[in-house]
Amino acid sequence: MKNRLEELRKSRGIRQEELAEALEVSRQTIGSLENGRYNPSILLAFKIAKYFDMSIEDIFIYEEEE
Amino acid sequence: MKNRLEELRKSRGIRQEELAEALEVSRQTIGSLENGRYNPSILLAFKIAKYFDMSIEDIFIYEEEE
DNA sequence: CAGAAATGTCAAGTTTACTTTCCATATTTT
DNA sequence: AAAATATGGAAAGTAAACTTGACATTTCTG
Repeated sequence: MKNRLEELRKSRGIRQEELAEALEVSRQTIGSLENGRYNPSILLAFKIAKYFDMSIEDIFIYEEEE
Repeated sequence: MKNRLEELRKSRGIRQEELAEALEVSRQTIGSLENGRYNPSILLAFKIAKYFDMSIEDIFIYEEEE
């Protein structure tokens, strides 16, 4: 699964740490998601979508065979 | 988080086991999701949405404070 | 009603998401 | 260039998602 987190975060001009605080997760979690080390839980995906006022599907790109 | 899995599955007239096979998870996983014992991973949520041809947001209902 | 099929649910084990801590590298600011 | 800020990423631990296996209960069917 790919995602547009880094792009969206930068377009808002905020740091990883600020986004982390807003979402109530650690800065490392944001970094790990941006760099594809793992996928978010569905709850975190919902929080992220809400934060950016977008749908989960618009932020996270599902790719078959995972 | 609530979900409409049981309702959607029954509307298609299929058993938990059949849905489990289609999604490549165990029958217990389907049962656990239907009965709210835990939430799906985001990958499973995407698979479920694709299976029912709906959006994740239409199947899983996010509720704050989780 | 009897047997079969479907579902509920627990226990124990594995995997993955996430945390905290720590340090290295890059980028910005003075 | 030096100091401060931002990001990358590893290691070790915890929590939650998922597995297999087993058995009990409910629902369907003959």
